[in-house]
Amino acid sequence: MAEIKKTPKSNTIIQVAEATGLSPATISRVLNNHPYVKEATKKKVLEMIEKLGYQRNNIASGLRSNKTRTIGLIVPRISMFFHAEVITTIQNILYKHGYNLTICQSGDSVDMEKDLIRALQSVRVDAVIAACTLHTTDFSPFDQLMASGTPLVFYDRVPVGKTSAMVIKGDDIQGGYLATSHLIEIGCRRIAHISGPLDCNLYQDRLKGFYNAMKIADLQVRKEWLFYHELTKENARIALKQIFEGPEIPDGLVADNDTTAIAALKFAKEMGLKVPQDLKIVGYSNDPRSEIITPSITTIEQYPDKMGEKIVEVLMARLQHKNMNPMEISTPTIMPVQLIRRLST
Amino acid sequence: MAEIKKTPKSNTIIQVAEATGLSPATISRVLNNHPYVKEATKKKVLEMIEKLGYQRNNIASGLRSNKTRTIGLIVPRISMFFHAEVITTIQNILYKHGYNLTICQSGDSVDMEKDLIRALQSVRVDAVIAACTLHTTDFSPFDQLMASGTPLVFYDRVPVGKTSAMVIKGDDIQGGYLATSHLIEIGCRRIAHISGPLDCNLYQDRLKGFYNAMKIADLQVRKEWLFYHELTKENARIALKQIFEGPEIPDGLVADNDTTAIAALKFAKEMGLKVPQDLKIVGYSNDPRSEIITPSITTIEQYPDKMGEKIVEVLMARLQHKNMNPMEISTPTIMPVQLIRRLST
DNA sequence: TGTTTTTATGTAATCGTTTTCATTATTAAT
DNA sequence: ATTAATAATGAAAACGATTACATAAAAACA
Repeated sequence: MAEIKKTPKSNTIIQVAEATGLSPATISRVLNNHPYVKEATKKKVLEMIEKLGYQRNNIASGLRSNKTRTIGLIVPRISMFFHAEVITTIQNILYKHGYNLTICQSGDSVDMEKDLIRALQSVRVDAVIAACTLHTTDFSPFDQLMASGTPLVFYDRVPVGKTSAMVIKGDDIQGGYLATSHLIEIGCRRIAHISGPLDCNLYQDRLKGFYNAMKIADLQVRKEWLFYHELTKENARIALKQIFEGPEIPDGLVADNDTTAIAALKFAKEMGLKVPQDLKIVGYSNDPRSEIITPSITTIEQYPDKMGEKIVEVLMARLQHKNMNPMEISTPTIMPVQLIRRLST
Repeated sequence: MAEIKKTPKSNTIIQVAEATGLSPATISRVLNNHPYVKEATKKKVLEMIEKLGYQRNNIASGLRSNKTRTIGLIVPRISMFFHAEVITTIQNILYKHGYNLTICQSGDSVDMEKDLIRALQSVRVDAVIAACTLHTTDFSPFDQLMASGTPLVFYDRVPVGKTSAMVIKGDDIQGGYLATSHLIEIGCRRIAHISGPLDCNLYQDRLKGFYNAMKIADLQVRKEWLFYHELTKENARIALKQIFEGPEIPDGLVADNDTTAIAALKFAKEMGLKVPQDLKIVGYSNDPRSEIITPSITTIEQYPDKMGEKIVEVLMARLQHKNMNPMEISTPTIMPVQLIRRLST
């Protein structure tokens, strides 16, 4: 005689229909505020919905309407300050538009990224927003996603070639240029540069900016002071060791992220070098750590919130005007950056 | 005569059925590796799936089976280091179990939190993992979620009273105790404490630990050196100003998070106080910033990855053994913490 | 007032799976 | 060899919404 625990059945549109004496269709119309519903019945239905505590089943809705009102986002890591900020902004704005966001981390693994694309496709998200891994060179999984009709917007780390996806990126050429020319302006002549892997557009562009600034100042770029590994603490130390074992040492360092800049600061301290007197350092991204460290680090601000806003803006436009040709190559949107001068320079 | 762009129709189980000459039921069985499928047909089906590039429609699947293989997570902010780490661990492990994770941020807003619960309920997640806002005292939205049959696990910021949800939290009493007794051991006698709002279990517990340590050392707790506001930089400054305007000044400070500890460090510098000589500071959470600041800050490590592992472990157990009475009050799991001594003490 | 148009509602098909039930093929048991 | 049990498949009914189509009511027009 044991009581059988049934999973509590949540009520459906049909319960609401019966309770109001209307048809399910009308309930659905109210839910989607279809124009052809009398104000009075609309009110009646809404009241009953409230009373019954009815909650629309988005799964059923999604199956029929082919709209899940969910956007998928793929990002290397949410723990990166820049991405955390972008995501938060995106999520807040999307929320106002009635969209949910499913956040996924690729952990900078190409395979994981591929899996995540499939997973998002499988849950039929209405669109995907992605910042690629450092090593994504094969974009065919993304292409396939688009081919299946899912709008796609890349940001920050974007494909290098042409793509029919929407693209929003920071002005990394300008960023690299600002960082480098700043060092030159304040007197540096022997500038090292720790860049990231050149598979990634970010580092290609920042490097371009670096070269531009060096060229304008008529300074020679020393290949032995150029590094292209993933920008971790550990790799930074390896690079720095190599630099400082050489016959000459630099008086300025352009680091392509703040983690590297911080590692460089620590390394300089250990070497007995004074920053900024003996070595001037500039980082990238304006990570909160760059501000609190001693000396605080000059860096490039990327305005993640502005980027988040732009991403949603572009995406919503695309989602609302289905008419625009999805295969059209649109020009990337480039967001401004700014140098934040601090005590490391 | 304009070519009409149809949304590319992704193929279904039926296409696969037709292509193999089998019934949809069998395809479904293969997909869910049901035992009663001949090895040969299984192989045939899988090959055809590969060939057609078929992808299961999880929406349809979810509707019928009432299982979405998606877990919802609600967290105050992903930008908090501790949470970012926990989330990443959870996501990675869940992924291995074949689950997706939908991450939502409440931004520490009770209303937003309520909305998010509804939203997750509406997309029929299989379970919810939540770290509450600082001000969540009404847990009825969560109760309702559970009543609808959704397993719920709280972590870190958990309900203070009894709950039928699963609960996993750090040993905050011990954490508060460790921080305080450490200061006492190294000679502090006049200890201030910047706590968070006591609505939140975390700060209640850490405060308890603080009191315990003070009592054991027979030290008097000065109410005028106790603060209970949200632990922001700004609030920290206000509290510190108040403390240092008083007739006496402390020689030790227990801060309930690292943001506050960092603000205190800065404040002390501005006041011309040497840390640790004049003032010893201990923080909480082992935020990366606490390590790189000068002097580095002693703090409490919470092992976010271990907590993430535990959360998934408990959740999976619950998800697999549906039989256990969901209304049973289970005892909270308490995860160990450790003091990391650095240069601020 | 009668006809047309517009508004408001209902009926039933549909979305793509899963799953119960029925049926057939295969193996084991007598 | 016959029966009983088990394995493998298919047919068709769900799941809970949306929506094309049909119809009824109301408003606009003649």
